[in-house]
Parts: sequence; structure tokens; C-alpha cells
Amino acid sequence: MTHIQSNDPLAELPGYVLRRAANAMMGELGARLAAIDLKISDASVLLLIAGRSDMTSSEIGKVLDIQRANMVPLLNRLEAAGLIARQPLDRKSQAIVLTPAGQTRLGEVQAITHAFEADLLARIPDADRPHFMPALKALIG
Amino acid sequence: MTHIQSNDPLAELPGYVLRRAANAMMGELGARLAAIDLKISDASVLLLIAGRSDMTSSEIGKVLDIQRANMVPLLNRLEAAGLIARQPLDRKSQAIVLTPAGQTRLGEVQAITHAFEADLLARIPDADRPHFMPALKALIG
DNA sequence: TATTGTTATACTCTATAACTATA
DNA sequence: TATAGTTATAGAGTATAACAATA
Repeated sequence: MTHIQSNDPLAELPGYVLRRAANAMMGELGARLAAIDLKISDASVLLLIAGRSDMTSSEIGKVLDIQRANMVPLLNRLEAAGLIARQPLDRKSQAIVLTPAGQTRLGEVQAITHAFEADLLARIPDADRPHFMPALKALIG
Repeated sequence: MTHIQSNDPLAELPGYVLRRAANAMMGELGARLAAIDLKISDASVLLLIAGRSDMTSSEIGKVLDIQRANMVPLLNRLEAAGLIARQPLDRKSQAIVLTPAGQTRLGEVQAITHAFEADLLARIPDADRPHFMPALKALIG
């Protein structure tokens, strides 16, 4: 449970509060995805390759900000769970594609993700909500 | 470098963008604090115990959301660097206090933190800025 | 020459269980 | 009986270097 205390002098520092909010929300999302035996990074991959059959491991890593080397155990895990397959594109590259079981699991991921994002936004006061995404996007890139 | 790509279908998910923004900002803060040989958690402790001599390791952990057990190597590191000292409160508890060197380092932490927080806020468009902290606080606790 | 997939490795952060000494 | 401090350990997540095979 992440809960800023009343006597925390860091509670007015935007960077500190940003980290706390992200930790709280990712903890919540992680708990919801654990119900279908996925980690957040697993779910991100499934969402990313949905409906396509042209993304390689390296490309997925670039988009999701995951190192090439760290993609290997992640994809091995998804493959062992029968959710993705490796399809050769040429003799060097291979596309990562959803299996039928992966398609089914993706549906569950989408349901959980949609509910999670809606619950997250619902916690933000009406007046502040429209400013949330623009503010965060301004901090990236 | 954290930089959401244009072809990333996750770029409109608030939870995902929140995590990316927090990672980007913490990477930036970590880099600035590395210049004075501190980690973010180190700096948080120094800021928290500034001006007091009554906080125990357990209390610091509760406020900063760090497990009791994980406070030990953190405080050992700060103690080895000569920045904090352990002062017995009774035969069981001990207060964590800044040494003179810790006071000096705290000043550097405050300067870095102040500049960082100002730079962070400056990146957010004027119209969105007043809504940033209220939105984040609504997500915590 | 650059890139893909991979292995191996290491480092940080975090989580849990257990022990002791004391409140 | 509960709490403070500690030890040990294990699991994530992340980072780098290096290699073979192929573009």
C-alpha cells in the first residue's frame, strides 16, 4: 500500500509525488493482471502486437523501452505459455505473433486494461482530468 | 532515454503514460543526484530527517515506503559516507540524524531537488500545470 | 558494416521470513 | 505481546558486453 503520510515533507515535491502515483497505479495494475497470470510487460507486448504479424523482438523492445537482451526471457515466457509464436521473416529476423490462445488472453488483457484505465481516470477530480494526459506527455521525450 | 514512439498504440493509456513519465523523470533526477554520489532514496532520507533528531529507521521506512529490512543497507551506506549517525533513543531504538557533513550534503540535495522540480514543472504547459499535483495526489492513498 | 537474436552476467530494488533484544 | 533492528535470501527489473549468423 502506497500512501503518502501527513508528516511527509516530500509530499509537495512533484517528482516525488509522480513516482509515488506511478508506483501505486502499477501495483494496482500488476495485481489485476496477476489474476490472468501476466506481468505488466507481458500484457504490454500482447497489446502491442495485436492484429499485426510484422513486429520483431527488437522492434517491440524499442517501442516498449525494453533492452533487446531482456526481451528474450520475456518472449520465452509468453511462448512457453502458448500465447505467442515466433514466425521467420527471413533467415535472421522473426515476427512475434499471437497464437489463438494469445488472442483469447489478449481479450482478457483488454478488458482488464480498459477497466483499470477507467478506474484510474475516475479517481482524478473532474476539473483536473482533462489536463492529466497533456501534462504527462509533456514530461516524456 | 524514454521516448514514446508515434506508432505506440499504448501511448493513449493513462497508466502506461504515467509509468513512462515517472521513469523519465526519475532517470533525470537520478542522473543529477549521481553528481553528488547519492541515490534518490539516499536523498529522500536526507530531506526527510532534515532539522530533526527523533526519527528512527522504522519510521523513515514507513514514511518513504521502504521496508524495514531494506533500510539497513541504505543507512549503512549513508553512515559509511559520514552523512548520518545513529543516536540511541533508548536501549532498543535509535534516531537517525545528520552529521555536519550530512548537513552540507543536504544543502546540495536541496539545490538539486529545487532545480529539478522547477524544471519538471516548467515542461508542463501553463494551462495544465495547476492540475498536475491535484491529479497525482488523487491517485495516491 | 550494421543488425538480429541470443547468452551470460551483474547490479539495483524490492519482498519475505526469521532471529534477538527490548519496550 | 508488540516492536526495533538486523541478517539472509530470493525475486523482479534492468544494464552491459560479447558472440554467431545474417542483412
